[in-house]
Amino acid sequence: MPKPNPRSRRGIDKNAILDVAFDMFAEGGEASFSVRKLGQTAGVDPMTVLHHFGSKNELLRHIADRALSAVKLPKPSGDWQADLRNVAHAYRNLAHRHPRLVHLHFRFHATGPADHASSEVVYRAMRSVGLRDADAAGLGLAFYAFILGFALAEAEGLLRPINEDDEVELLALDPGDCAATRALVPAFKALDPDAAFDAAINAFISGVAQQKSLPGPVRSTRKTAPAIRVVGGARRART
Amino acid sequence: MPKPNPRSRRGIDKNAILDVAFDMFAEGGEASFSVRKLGQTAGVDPMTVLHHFGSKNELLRHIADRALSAVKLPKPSGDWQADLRNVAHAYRNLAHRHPRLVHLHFRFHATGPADHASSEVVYRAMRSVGLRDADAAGLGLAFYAFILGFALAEAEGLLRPINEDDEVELLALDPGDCAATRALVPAFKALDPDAAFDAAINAFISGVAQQKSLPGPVRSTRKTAPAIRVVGGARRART
DNA sequence: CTGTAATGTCTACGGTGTAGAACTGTCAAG
DNA sequence: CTTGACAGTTCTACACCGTAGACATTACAG
Repeated sequence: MPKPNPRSRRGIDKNAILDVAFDMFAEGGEASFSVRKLGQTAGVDPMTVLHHFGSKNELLRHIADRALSAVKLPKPSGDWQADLRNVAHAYRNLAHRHPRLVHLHFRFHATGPADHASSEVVYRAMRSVGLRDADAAGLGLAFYAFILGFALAEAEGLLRPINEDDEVELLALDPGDCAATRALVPAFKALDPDAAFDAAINAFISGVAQQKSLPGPVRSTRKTAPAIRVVGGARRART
Repeated sequence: MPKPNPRSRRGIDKNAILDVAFDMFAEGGEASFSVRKLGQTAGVDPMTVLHHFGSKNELLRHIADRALSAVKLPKPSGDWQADLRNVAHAYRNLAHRHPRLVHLHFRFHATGPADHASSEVVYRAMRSVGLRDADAAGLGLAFYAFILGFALAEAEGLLRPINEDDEVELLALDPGDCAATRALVPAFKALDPDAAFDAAINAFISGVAQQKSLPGPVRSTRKTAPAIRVVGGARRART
């Protein structure tokens, strides 16, 4: 084995640095994270950090990996709907434990299906519904996008119950144009994110269950927008 | 009216600066965006930019606002499912036009329902299904979270068809443990993001349609994680 | 002991956001 | 016209950032 002892020749432990980095990022988020501060609180020269991790970006990738490796995806059971629910809750619990890391998961674990080899459960679930392969793949990936999106929106505050100020702002809307919005104000005040998540996941899953009964490819007729292409980005360095 | 002419005393147009800023951000993304570069290409001192917009963060908010104001949400029709689909496509088209802005939408337009006063259509749709108000509010917000999540994941590359390298990587997985993943490799190669989006939105919507038939509050029995609380963040400065 | 390669440190460079002082032009009041 | 007052604009400076490149130190193979 190449690395029996993580502690290196000169006594500096790469894992210890990563620990500190993880805590620092989880605590203060990306804004207050810097290689220099990390070096300071870890008692290490900033350049030592970069020597071990290559670049700040790669360090962030390691942080995201560490968080992600903590989520234990369930083994496929007989009940594909329960499987999907478990996966969803596993990721959302991760986001709840470390809200500031959700951005990183989007950045580093959305680079392609190769990173989702761990999501066999999801794909197996989709296939067991009886979908055509194209739909199974698309819905499986969309499932991940939805979960991550919910988690990120939640971390950004979208599902926080509104406060007094928001309430008066909403109630000041035109009763004619915004009747539904105004009617939901009490619901917004008492919003339960857990219930919203459960309801949304349930809706998606039961919608998928219905999907199988659709006979052919049900493509919408709208003109499709050009595929998103972003060249640069912070993709994972492949090997 | 306080601002008949946007051009200021000394001939510098705030809107013109915002135009350049928007283009610069839409082109190069957050990484290559800086107040100094903006000043340079706009022919203006960087501090002038900050004088007009207060801070870089507020400038970014204006950029996001400009993009968002370009999406025309449809008026409520009789068909709530079509309404939801139209909203979804409106936002995704926006994301396709300006992929690098999706991050900003998450940051600045997920601060609370007050920013979603424009989403009367969605709330009206949810209520017309016959859901209880709590579910209508939660599912409405979740709908937005899902759309944004899909758009962001798409912008980050999650729905890009896999290439040769990814293919061999996936096919190298254990056929026993990852049968479904391997079976879907051809589907991943030919992935159609438009179809995936349509299928996912359709699933969600038809799931919502089914939700009304559920009698009582269907809460899962899992222990609920503590609510996400992130203190700092880049929320919108409330007046 | 003598390379040699890995590990850690130092310095320096070009970049960032923005606070605070200084300058400049415009307009209303005297 | 003169004189403030003041908003708009610019300059300077500060503290911070990521990291390239040279250097110092160490551990081990030969």
